[in-house]
Amino acid sequence: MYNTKEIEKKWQNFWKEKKLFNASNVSEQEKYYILVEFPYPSGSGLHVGHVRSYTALDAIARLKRMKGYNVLFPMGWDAFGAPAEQYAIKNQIHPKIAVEENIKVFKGQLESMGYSFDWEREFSTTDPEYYKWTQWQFLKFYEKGLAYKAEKEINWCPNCKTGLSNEDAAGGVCERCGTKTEKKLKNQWMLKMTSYADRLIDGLKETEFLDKIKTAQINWIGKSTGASVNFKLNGLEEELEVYTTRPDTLFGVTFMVISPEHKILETYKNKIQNLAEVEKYQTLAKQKTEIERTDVTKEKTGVKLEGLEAINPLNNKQIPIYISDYVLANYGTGAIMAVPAHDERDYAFAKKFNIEIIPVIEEITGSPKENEEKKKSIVAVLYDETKDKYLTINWASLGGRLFIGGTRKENETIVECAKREIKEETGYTNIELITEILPINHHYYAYNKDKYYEIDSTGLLFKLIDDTKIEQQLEEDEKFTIEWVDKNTILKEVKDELHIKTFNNVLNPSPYTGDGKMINSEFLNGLTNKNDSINKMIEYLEANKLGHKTTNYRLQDWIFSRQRFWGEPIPMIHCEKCGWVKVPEDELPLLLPEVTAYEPTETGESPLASITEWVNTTCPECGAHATRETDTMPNWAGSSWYWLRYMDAKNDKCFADFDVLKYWGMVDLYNGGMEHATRHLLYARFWHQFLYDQGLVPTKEPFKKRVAHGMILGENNEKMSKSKGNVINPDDMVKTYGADALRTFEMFIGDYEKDASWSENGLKGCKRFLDRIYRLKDKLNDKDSYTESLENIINKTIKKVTEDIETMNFNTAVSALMILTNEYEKTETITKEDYRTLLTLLNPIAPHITEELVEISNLGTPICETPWPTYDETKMIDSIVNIAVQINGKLRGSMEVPNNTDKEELIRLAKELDNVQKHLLDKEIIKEIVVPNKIVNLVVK
RNA sequence: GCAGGCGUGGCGAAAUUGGCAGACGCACUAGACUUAGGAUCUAGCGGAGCAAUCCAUGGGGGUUCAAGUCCCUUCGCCUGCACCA
Repeated sequence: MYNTKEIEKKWQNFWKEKKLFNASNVSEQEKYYILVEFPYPSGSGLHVGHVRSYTALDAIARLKRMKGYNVLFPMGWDAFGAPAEQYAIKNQIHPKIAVEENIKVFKGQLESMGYSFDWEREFSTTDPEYYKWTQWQFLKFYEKGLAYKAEKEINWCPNCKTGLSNEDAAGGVCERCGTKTEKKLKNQWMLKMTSYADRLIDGLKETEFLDKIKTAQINWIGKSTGASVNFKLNGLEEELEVYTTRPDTLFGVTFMVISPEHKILETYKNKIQNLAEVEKYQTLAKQKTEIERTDVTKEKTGVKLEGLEAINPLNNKQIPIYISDYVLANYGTGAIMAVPAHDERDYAFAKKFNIEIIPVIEEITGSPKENEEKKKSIVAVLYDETKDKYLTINWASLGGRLFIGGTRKENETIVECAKREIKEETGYTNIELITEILPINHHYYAYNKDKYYEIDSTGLLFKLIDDTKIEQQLEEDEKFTIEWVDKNTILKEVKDELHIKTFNNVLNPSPYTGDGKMINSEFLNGLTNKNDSINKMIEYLEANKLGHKTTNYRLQDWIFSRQRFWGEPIPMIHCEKCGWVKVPEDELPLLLPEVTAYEPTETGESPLASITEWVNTTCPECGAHATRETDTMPNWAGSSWYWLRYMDAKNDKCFADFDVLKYWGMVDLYNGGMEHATRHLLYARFWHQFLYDQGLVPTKEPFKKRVAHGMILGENNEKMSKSKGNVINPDDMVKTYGADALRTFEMFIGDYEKDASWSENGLKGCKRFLDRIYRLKDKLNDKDSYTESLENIINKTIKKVTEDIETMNFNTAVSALMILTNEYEKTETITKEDYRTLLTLLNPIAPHITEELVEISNLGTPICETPWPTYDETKMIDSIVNIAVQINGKLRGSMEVPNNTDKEELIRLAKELDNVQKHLLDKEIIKEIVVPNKIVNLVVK
């Protein structure tokens, strides 16, 4: 019917020659900056996933241009990094050449899709003219003290033989090859990202990122507020500093835990009596991978330090210190105060090592009243293992089924009290204590005494050893029967809040981490609000110089060194005399040397280290012999400012002219994968905020709106991969069905943000749709304006498609165009204007075929040079509307009436319908509901 | 465990935000044109029923004249973070 290949080539050349998509840096028009993450030009070429996001943003770019915006929609290459280096090693060619080849292929594929990129601004991060400025910006970080060299335990990938940032080694696995990472002490360049932690959180307010992206960033930064508290070491000057978010529980501290790497272990080596055991544990901890160490499900391990003890600064009690790998060296101070009563991990550790548990917060049940009488009491659960039943006392109508309860007498311990109550009320004497759980603060009203009570109730679980029984000693008002029942009966019949809660707690003892009433805590006792308790404790700590309020972050500084060849050389020189010295700015770019071997070395040094003629240099300060830094920058460096370069890509005086940066401002719409939500997006924002602080860029935040596309899965619903053999090559699809069909299908495939499965039949369907549009040209008549009967739907479709593309609901935009096409097909003949509008609306999604049809049908100027159609609301009003008629909410009929028929008339007409009359027989209408132009609902009895 | 999201035909999905559930497309069925069909056109297509009608948006409950949409509860799936003190 028509040759897609020829048509596509023809129009791609047309756009190119006319330079239609080149943005201007000087314009009266309003600007709109659309950015899609630039690809890594890998050897395997374009993926159908790229097609989805590029087409989506291309559609928006084309629409915005037709709406009169000065649109910047650039494209470039993120080409430094390991894959190019691997490829170069394997094929023994320079990575630069491999990258050039790949870019050529990739660019050809993008051009074959007809994207409206501004190719005049194209660059690669590997171009010396580009990485000159990446290096220059690094020097700015260094000048401001935000780039520093530090000896640090880093994540080391033994397979890639390079260090990784925390972001690249999330979960203890190398992001690139999946190898478990190790810890390695290395001297690294670091960027002080932590000093921007708060700004990175606050700045999100100025953006319109998707909520899930904002949340992911906030989680990654992991800000928490709490207190730093100093614990004295018994008999020593030094204090052990801990970070806690729960200073309110300080009176409940019964031990401390430090990480196996903590420095006091080295400092007080000679004080530790069980050093051998401690060192053995340290070695074990080091050997574990990050994954093994942070496995939440594994049992707690640790060693008690003999010879070192800490002192709780609040009550001067001596408490033991343990080392355990559940305390991380790199968070907080690497040491914690442990409150087993109110922390899951400390609780598990205390249970395992049999450490005292002191409750300081009581859960509150019931509702507190004024003038309550206070009591201490117990609730005891007695379990008979042989019968698998629990002892209850049944008060029947006097209070239902309960466990044994009672009030504690003066000088009686909790356990004594419980045993006494069991004996008195039931007669059983041969019992054994299993568990005692944390107390509950319970409030209730006693009818028999007409009094409100506040009780501190401790729950206990006992096991029956044998049936030995003495006679019950009951008081006169104790009229109940004792009954052994199973668990289900209890869950069904025990209604009292305190008793059922106690039952659940004794069966499943756990720390209490919620809000409650403070106990055992001197000046905090009685407080019931967590924040009040925390604030009061911090006041106390600060007044007594025992600690202070502080903030902590999960985010750490950015490890910026990589031991690789294919990256930007870090422009620093080390001089024996002057220390670290910057490469002078006029010597930038500091080029990568020409070498023959790119393999990473076994020593953990970058391949650059072996190129002595490059490494050896003179100190720019004193002229003495000096050596260059041989590590290179991470892959993320080049992508941390590339959107700025697009604005002024050919500038050789600075990275971008300030006035140009001001004109383009923030990126209006930025699309990329969800996998970059916490890495690229955090690095880029940090970098940009730094440049803003230096007065180098005019906006606080780089990106206004960030959206993320869903993945295109294989036809079998699995992620496309070579090994699964479900990879779809876009080139093949373009060859068979044409670029327009592929573009249309990927827009129609489903919700843009959700994953979608590939379907070649679906693609065929879209090709059919385009063919049907093609055939419409044979229905053209010679009239100019819209066909009257189509005016309504045309205007509606213009509105729908415009809104849908702008809000990225591409699937419904395509669907609306299909509906319009169906209408055209049902109409005898269509006008040029009818046809032109349909083609224009489809043009952002299928640009080639629509332009071709405009030309061969003589519809006038090419679409890309004419404005976007507007709609007329008055033409969208339906003269006749369909009204649904319901009786009691069930559909019983429908009717066609003129628009805006009044309520009374609608009810009258509704009642005339045959089926309605049938349902009204012998019924009384009690209510008539009318929603004009929509529905009539008659409520009958 | 915490946070965010999702659950609608055989499949991908719509639903003007509380107003006729399943638009549009795929697959399928029947028919037409045809030497032929991976072309095109016509009709059908959630389930049950001859029908009137009834049942259906993961399950249960509620609010309402009216619920896919709002509230409570429960189950299942996906994503991110995860011994972060």
